Amino acid sequence: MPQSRVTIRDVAKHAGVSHQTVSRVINNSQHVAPKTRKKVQASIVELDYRPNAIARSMALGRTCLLACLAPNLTDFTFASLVEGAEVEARKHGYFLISSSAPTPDILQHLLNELIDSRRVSGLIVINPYVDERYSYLPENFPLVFIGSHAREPGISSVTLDDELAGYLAVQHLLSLGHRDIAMVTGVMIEDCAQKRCIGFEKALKEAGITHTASQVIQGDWSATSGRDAFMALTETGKVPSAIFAQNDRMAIGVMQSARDMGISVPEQLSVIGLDDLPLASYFAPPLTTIRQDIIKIGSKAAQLLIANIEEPSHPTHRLTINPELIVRKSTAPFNHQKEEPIELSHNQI
Amino acid sequence: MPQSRVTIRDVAKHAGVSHQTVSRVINNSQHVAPKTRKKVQASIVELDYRPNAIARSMALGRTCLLACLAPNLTDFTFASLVEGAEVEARKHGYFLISSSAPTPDILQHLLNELIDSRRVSGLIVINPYVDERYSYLPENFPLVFIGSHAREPGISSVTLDDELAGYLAVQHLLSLGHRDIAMVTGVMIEDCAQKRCIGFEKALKEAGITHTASQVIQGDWSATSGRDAFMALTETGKVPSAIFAQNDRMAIGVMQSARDMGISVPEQLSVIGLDDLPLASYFAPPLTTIRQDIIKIGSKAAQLLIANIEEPSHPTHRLTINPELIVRKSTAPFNHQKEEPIELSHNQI
DNA sequence: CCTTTTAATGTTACCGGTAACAATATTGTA
DNA sequence: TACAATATTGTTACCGGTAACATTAAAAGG
Repeated sequence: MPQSRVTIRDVAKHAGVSHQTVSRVINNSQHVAPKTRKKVQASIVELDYRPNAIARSMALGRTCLLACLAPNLTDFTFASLVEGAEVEARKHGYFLISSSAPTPDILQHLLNELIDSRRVSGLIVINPYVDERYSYLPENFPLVFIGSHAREPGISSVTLDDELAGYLAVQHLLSLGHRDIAMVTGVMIEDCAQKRCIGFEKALKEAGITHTASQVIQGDWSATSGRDAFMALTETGKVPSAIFAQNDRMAIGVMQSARDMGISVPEQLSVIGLDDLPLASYFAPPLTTIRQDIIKIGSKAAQLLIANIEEPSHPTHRLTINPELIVRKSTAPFNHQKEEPIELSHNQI
Repeated sequence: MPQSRVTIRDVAKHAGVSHQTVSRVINNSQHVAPKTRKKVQASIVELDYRPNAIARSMALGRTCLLACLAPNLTDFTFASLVEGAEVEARKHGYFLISSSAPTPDILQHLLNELIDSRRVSGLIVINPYVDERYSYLPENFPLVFIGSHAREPGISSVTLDDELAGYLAVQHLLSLGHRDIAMVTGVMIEDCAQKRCIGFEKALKEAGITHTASQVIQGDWSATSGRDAFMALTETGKVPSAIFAQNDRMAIGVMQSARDMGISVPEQLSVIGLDDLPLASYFAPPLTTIRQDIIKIGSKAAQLLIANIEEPSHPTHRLTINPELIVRKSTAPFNHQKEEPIELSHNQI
């Protein structure tokens, strides 16, 4: 029944007014007599009229559509950013297209497609600089970055305070008496990985610890890379007493690898991650981690974007969201008696 | 620079042809002389012209936009469905709006908003019948369900073969010698939970086992509910030798709860889940589970939807995707002396 | 070589809204 | 009461494409 092909002119005819008057009623214009308004509203209800959003976009030149581009949509962090942005967008009457851009080519293509075709009126890009993801950035187009701050002027951005996050993680380990602390990093071309390293180093430096490069191993955010990193670490012969993994997935990989080698967490090895995945407390042992409020980051990004769309002179912002330490069971005070080298040659599982 | 406000008429003027000829070139119409085409294409490049998608939608009455409504966008299953649908959609030149509809009110509102405003030309609804989510369903509007088959005629749907999934899970436990098998269900108003129960019962029945109602405990898909379910089970005094949890999260909750009670998995208790979360192999022990190809489900849904949009007479389909057993370490042969951990005989591996 | 057919291009209207301005009705003031 | 000021409503054009039809140019046939 409501196969609503009713247009504004049908309503006008039905109410005995001009289509423009109907438009005024829809848009709550002041210049409509109360009597007329009632009449038109009655017709709208009777005919079950709904304004056509496309026609509206066309006339106004605004689409009330945003897009969010992420490397993928399934990683918990990306999915949460999208959800945060989506919920916020809807509060303001916008919808959100989400699109996965796993490669620079695809990202570039999507940027062109979405912007040049004027399909969306604003864009959120997650992890914008990975792989030099694009060569061409539109000018004067509302754009917000998540995950790293814009090098270009005029682009707002929202990130976790990654430096602080790294700092807090290491500080927690230091406070437990650990001195021999290793780190598994994310992909180092990403700003957030670099910032987390800076925080790591800053905390160690403040504690008067000079760490050697061998204690920093590069991962790729995956649990597998956490496993590999820990195995590489043990092959060097000197196993640290604590490890900061730059995300939870890698931390979990480290824990599994340690378990396989018969190294017990946290008695012999403290592990701290970053993210606070929903299941973080269900691993064995429950994972100590640095929590980031991902929903908030996505939501703030959408806010900034919409402000920029609706008021182009809106000043650009670079927000950082504060991390929070969540202590569970994968970290423990440094145990001096275990200072003897750990026997690794046999699988003790 | 490419602040592309160039229209089809600008290109026409520049090339010395009518705007309609430009339109023909854009749309690869046959009726354009090669010489003219070249000329127009040159103008398009020179002026950096890009067709306005909104105007196109307006003229054609098609938007090349789909929407996918899910209870949330962060759960791995939902996020993967969205990604599957999104990637498929883009292959066909469509974009995908994803929106979270946690409550029936919001879902109803979104349905109205998206459909009546003709913003999207098709809709995917995930878990459509939860909470009697809506009262009003549009007629003749391209719609595809994921998670349960449509009761209404003319609506295509894609689901996991949930009955088979439940059956396979139980069959695996039976094949290991377990006879005392409990189940933790999802939210029972959801079709998939009901179907999984049917598979569970069918497998038991075929094995000649009559299970008592106490062995089935209702959860809500969350890890916490898995914990609670297992504690409830132990309070009854008779702990089963194996548990089928209708999703991985609950299985993980069960495993943690068992560990807390000193019941070892899989020696004293076998646990099998369903989904195959990306981190399933990183729990302790790595989780045996029934895998569903979620990306494929999302992708198929988008395929069906687009087919239905582009050819309204397209027949409706009800696809079921096959589950797959993934054996890891959380299930083991039934051990008749529960006291001692099972000794893996060499000939068995 | 002229007519017929077909290919190529142009003209006009339309999709369903909104904006700008014009026209009319109402109110207030001299 | 007349006239200006203001409130209300209507008319027309426009956003940027596409569709249908008209027109013109080129190719084919007698």
